[in-house]
Amino acid sequence: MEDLYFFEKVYTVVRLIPYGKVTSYGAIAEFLGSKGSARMVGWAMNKCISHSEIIPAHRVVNRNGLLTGKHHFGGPNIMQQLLENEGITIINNKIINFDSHYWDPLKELPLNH
DNA sequence: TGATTGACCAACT
DNA sequence: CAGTTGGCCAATC
Repeated sequence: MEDLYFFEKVYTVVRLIPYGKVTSYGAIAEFLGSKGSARMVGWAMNKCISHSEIIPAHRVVNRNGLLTGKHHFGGPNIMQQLLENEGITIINNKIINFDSHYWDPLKELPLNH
């Protein structure tokens, strides 16, 4: 982990998000510690498109459960369709029952000293 | 080597 | 209640 670039760390966390779960940019930034802010996570997601690897970036939304980055998926509704495909209901670009689908890496991810 | 840029967040006006 | 501002900090220009 220490040898990875910041965005590679972000990718690692995003890949750990379970199917049908979502998290927020701020949560990932907080999980990575003082080395990252929420903006860095979003910026890393932007780079993940060019990263050639498959990153479930659609499972990362902002703090309000709003699909702010949906427009960067190559289409205005690609992100929403991906999330709905995982059983998540979205209305007006916002995740319904966001609290039920929320997955906090700080809570759910095992901390290995 | 500065200056700019963000798929954010919270506080402020 | 909508728009603005400051802070966050790594990568890019």
